[in-house]
Amino acid sequence: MDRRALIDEFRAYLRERDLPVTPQRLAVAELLLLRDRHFSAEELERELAREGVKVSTATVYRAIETLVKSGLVVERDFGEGFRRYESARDMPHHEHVLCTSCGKVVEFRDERLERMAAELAASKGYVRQSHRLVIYGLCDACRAGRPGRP
Amino acid sequence: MDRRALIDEFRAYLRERDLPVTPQRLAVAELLLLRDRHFSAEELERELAREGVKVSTATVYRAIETLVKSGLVVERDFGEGFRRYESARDMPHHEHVLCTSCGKVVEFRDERLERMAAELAASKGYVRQSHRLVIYGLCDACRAGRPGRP
DNA sequence: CTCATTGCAAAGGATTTGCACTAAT
DNA sequence: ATTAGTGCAAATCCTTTGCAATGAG
Repeated sequence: MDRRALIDEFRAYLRERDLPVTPQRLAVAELLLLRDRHFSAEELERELAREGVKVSTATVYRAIETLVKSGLVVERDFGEGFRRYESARDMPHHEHVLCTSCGKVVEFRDERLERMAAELAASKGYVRQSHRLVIYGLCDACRAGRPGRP
Repeated sequence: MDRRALIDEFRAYLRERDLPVTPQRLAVAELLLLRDRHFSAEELERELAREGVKVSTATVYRAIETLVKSGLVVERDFGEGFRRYESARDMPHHEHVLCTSCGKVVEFRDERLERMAAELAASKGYVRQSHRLVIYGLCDACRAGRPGRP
């Protein structure tokens, strides 16, 4: 699927409910939907500033909120003290591995885990709604002594 | 192992480094070490107030910090927007199931998961340092319509 | 006595909100 | 024109910190 189509989906989402398609919203959407990264609000703002797009902090947060409501972006909390956001794409549910040195994130899906989570919850008297696994470790690059940013 | 012994361990920890054994520290330690709960700082403060123990917010946080440093208490972040603390006890590493309605937490250990986490990390080029699985769901009580606090 | 702790209030970091102003439709 | 979005600053929430007063050893 062409990534660009995601931007169109977002435009469609906005039009459907008569919400203005503003350059700020599109700028945030492009970063989140076209790049394979897990951005924090602050990273988004910094990246936009670097690209010469002027967007206030409040607007970044509001754009994120709209994107999350549209279902095109999902929120993540890796316990870093702030949240990250990534494209929802087509991948159903997946887990994350986070480098504790450079913050690089990779994702993967594991069917066994899906089943185990539901079973484990049930065995404790809970009905599973969702789950989240984050594996913390050191990535290749950081172990080799040439850390990069995520 | 007698739970009370944990309090003595904490006293010993403090004495060893010539730190004052204050009633505030002991009060926080008793809640964290003698009860099977995952307290937030705010819950600790509220519970202490209810028991008539007067402890300021700052002191609660500082007592927690000391307990974590002693190794007797561990910090948890379930992505709720605040942290929780629980006794480190003897249980090695374990996972959590959190009720999204009442906040009740139950824990369990699963060997398969321990192995899987290391393998999964390795397959992505990471060396696992730790991991964390939180399963979100509804507990028995909440499903039955009689929610309780954790 | 001496030094670390305590309480209070101010400071911080991430995120949200109120409001006058600007822009999309 | 309308109505929602935007920027800015103030406000929140959780947690930390500065500092004078207090208490443990």
